[in-house]
Amino acid sequence: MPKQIKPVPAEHQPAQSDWPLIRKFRYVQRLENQEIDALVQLHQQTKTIPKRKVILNQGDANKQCLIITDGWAYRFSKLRNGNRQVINYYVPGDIISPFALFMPKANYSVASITDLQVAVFKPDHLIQLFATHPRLGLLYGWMLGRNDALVAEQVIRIGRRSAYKRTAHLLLELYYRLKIVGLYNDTSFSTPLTQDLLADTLGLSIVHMNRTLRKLQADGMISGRLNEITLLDIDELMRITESQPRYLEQTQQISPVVSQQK
Amino acid sequence: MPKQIKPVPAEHQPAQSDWPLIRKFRYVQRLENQEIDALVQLHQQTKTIPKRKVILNQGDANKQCLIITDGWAYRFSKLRNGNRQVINYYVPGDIISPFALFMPKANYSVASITDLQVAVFKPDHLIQLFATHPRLGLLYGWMLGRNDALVAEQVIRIGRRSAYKRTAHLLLELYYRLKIVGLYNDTSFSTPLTQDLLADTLGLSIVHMNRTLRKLQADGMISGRLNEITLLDIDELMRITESQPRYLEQTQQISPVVSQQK
DNA sequence: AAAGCGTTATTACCTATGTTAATTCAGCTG
DNA sequence: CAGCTGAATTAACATAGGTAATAACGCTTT
Repeated sequence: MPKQIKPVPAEHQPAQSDWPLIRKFRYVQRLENQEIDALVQLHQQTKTIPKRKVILNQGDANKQCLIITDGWAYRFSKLRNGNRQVINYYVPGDIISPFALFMPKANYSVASITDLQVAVFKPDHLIQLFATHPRLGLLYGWMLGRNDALVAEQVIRIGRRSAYKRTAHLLLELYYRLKIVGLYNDTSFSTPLTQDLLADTLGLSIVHMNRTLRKLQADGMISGRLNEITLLDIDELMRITESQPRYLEQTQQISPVVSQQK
Repeated sequence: MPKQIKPVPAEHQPAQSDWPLIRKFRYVQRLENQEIDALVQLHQQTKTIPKRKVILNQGDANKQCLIITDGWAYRFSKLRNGNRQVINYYVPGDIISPFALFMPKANYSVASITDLQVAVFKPDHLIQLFATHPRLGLLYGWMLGRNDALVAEQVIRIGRRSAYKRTAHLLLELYYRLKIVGLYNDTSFSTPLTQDLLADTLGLSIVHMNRTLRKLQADGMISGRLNEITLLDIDELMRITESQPRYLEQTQQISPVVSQQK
């Protein structure tokens, strides 16, 4: 087991209902105890996956959903010439194969970066879950919408931003995502990323990735290595990248609509 | 798995059941008459939107869903320096704001390209629709999954492909998407795209966009203008871009799971 | 503590794509 | 059918970012 990322509130013990997915949902929505119980159910069956392992291949049957409870993974595509493009990362609280219930096959590959702690559930389980707890269906929909925004943001990043801004923008995003599930420490956070992987995420060569990180460092924007990086000037980073992490939050009322359900 | 038979008189075929959205769903799933009726309901209220108009602004309340029945639109983000990045296109059969039920605000802007014919429905309508016709809920989920794949594909395109391949790849994708809803003609199809818009989609300058299209033409890959373009060598285009349009189809059985619903 | 290996760093050189700016083309509209 | 106007095209030049090669770091393992 690699070093464990430390959960934020050191004082409160990881209760049984403290799974990162639940934390994420609670960040946007107050949950009833029954709902929390139902979500805890989803975490029934757990499993460990070693690092640097391909979990899912493009085209594989989508027969289970995995909730990451510890560790990082990424979704990617590999081209013939060996190039790899990372589509998105999965951090604790994220679900791998969220569309498994609807789509028979995986469209892209997924691999672990670190050793992974995951909860496994059958896609079918969702049908019954949503039938019993309609609000969880809506939250699931919210999660899908948020994922959509994350990928859309990735498009904008690599489509119309310079290497410098791409990098700054992604680092900010990761910071906020980890913050939401409690995996941060003031303005720093740890990642298992390498410059190589980052380069394949941002569509850059590894050499230029390195140049860019060095530049961010020289400009006093960041410090430390990727495994424990500190954002030195968040305001400036947000200004540079024109980002409000709005797409991560969307915190408003998701509930009202629900009342019609009965 | 025995699925419930709907005792619907055979002669009862919904009047106007040829909406592109329905065509798209039928492409992957056989639908019962009742389901088709329910989908036709969604098209009750229609509306026209003029071309080149911003329909939705980043941050606007997501208070309605629009099904495009005719015309094209696109989702985009505009950066401070004036750069625009197109995230995806909407063609007939696509839904604008598919996450409206789950997310209070639009994360990105949407604008019409052509005059638009749309059907408007309230997001809440979906709750009741899915409750009555669970399979439509699954189809909706399938649609979201497909959209996810489309955006993921866009990431790969602009992240790790040359201008030439990006362009070829996008043209192929559009061809297949239009084919599914019946808007094609042998190997040619018409689009309202300009080189300017394409450039902002593929993350290229307009000059290079032009160079690239000219090159594709010189290579005998395409002919005609964007408003009526012909793919001259689809096999070769697919080889070059390493694409199987798998992510557009995923045609297998979506129904089995449904039987547990009651 | 030396060996081994994945990762980071750095240098020198190269090219795909961007920028600016001007010209031509095509479809309207009056 | 002349005159607009948005779109496509082209040329000349500039640069962000890619490639190749090598070195240095920092771990884990023996």
